[in-house]
Amino acid sequence: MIDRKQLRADPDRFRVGAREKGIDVDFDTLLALDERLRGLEHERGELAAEQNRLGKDTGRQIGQLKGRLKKASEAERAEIEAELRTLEARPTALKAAIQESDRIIAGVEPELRELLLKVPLPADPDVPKGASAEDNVELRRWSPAWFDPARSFRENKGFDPRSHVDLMLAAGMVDFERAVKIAGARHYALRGDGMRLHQAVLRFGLDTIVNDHGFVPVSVPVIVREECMVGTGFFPTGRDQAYHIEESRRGAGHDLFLTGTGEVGLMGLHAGEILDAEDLPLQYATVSTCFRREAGAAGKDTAGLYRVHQFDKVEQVVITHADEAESRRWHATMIGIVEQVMQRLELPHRLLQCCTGDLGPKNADMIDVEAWMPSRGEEVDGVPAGAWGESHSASRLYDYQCRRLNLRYRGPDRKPVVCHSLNNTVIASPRILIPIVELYQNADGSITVPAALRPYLGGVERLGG
RNA sequence: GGUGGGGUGGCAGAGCGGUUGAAUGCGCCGGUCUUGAAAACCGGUAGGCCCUCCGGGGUCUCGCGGGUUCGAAUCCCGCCCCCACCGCCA
Repeated sequence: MIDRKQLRADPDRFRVGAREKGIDVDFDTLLALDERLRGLEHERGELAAEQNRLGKDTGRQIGQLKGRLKKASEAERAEIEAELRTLEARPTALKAAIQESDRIIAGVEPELRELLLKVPLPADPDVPKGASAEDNVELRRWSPAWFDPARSFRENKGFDPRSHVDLMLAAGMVDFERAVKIAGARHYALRGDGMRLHQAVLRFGLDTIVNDHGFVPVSVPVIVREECMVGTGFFPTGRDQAYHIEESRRGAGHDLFLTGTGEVGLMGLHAGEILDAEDLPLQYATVSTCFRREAGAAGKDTAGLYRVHQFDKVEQVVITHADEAESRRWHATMIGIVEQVMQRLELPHRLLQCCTGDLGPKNADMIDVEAWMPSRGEEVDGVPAGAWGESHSASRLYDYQCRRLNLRYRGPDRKPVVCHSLNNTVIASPRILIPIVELYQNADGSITVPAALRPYLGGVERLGG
């Protein structure tokens, strides 16, 4: 959520920011509501101030008069009652006015809040302008000596590639049909070496982030309350991407949602807290199952393990002081960690600076990592040319997320300050199995295990074949 | 699923109709003492919003919502959440 004060001070910055992200927000209504609410709250404050004053002045008198009334004779009674009526007239009228004021405010407030939650964080000035992923800017690429994506697969390895679907089916590493029988399209069942490789990759990711980079491993709920989804910025915009468990229909107090990333749980951990400045930065990592409805992706990437409803991901988040330079340093650090992970797996990859149109509401800046996936891309003479496919995403959010989560720390003057947050994929599987299996495949259909993963597979060097 | 208990400031924990935004303790900040530190003592210390001549001022908040009352942390109603025990259970 953005800061209302900042919005008032410079509405154009937010108008432009939303436009550049391609997000439509009714700023005219929002600004009008903001002003209206401030006026209403001011009036309400004036009324309450008078009420409090009266409470101190005449309140005691009324109390005393009522005491006297009980013991009063008939003659005194009428006089006291008249006096009481006079004294009570103003407070009674005030109360009615305050109730009316509250009623109006109760109508305006949710309307304002709803609009405010939709305002995206403007992209940073150094983020390239653009409408979609097409306009993302490549920053750099890396590939191991044994595979150059600029050349064909055959030129690199001496034979044409098989897709991960072919290879893994042949090696008994995955079963799509039976998984679809159980759960429908976009589901899969990893088995045998497929499951072992999946677990190896996740453990490799978690160990790297925890052992090499000092992140604290945490397990978090993947089934959360709505406020957690709103707080982390996935709602309201991404509401249709989350699985919704309607427990309220069974008499429970609230519904639950399945999280699409461990970020939700990790960030939710400290919601509503005021942390000590010395405790920052908080560096957390989790491995969690992620659930995504993939609404609107009908027909896209239907085959294989690329786009599925359920997967596992090692995710890292950092919660820092409200300092742009510090945020940016952490962003660079996290990106470096991903590059290290990809290099240790020896997977060709490139870094993309996402443009404004590809950012999503909560990010000021986002770097995607794409891995080379031989089975993707156009076919040339019946052989896929290969293409880059997204494997990671590192986001910098300033205080957008923490403001929604009400996550703060005590600043130098002891006043609470909203924290900054960042998040990044360490590794997501089975998607990452696509480049691993396809790039490490051998002519006989076997798959060489990347050296970095061998310790996690009991030293085995080859799978399938 | 059943029964009982409870939600108060950073934490612990009083208050149960008026001057209590809230005792007390711990923690934290500042000061005195000390060569320094500790101890002791003194003072300060919630958050949001609005206004400000930047000294401060107003208001809201004791789980949430509604009610009673001139006045509610305190009484009433509804809701949410947490805890304990029993049952079931990976």
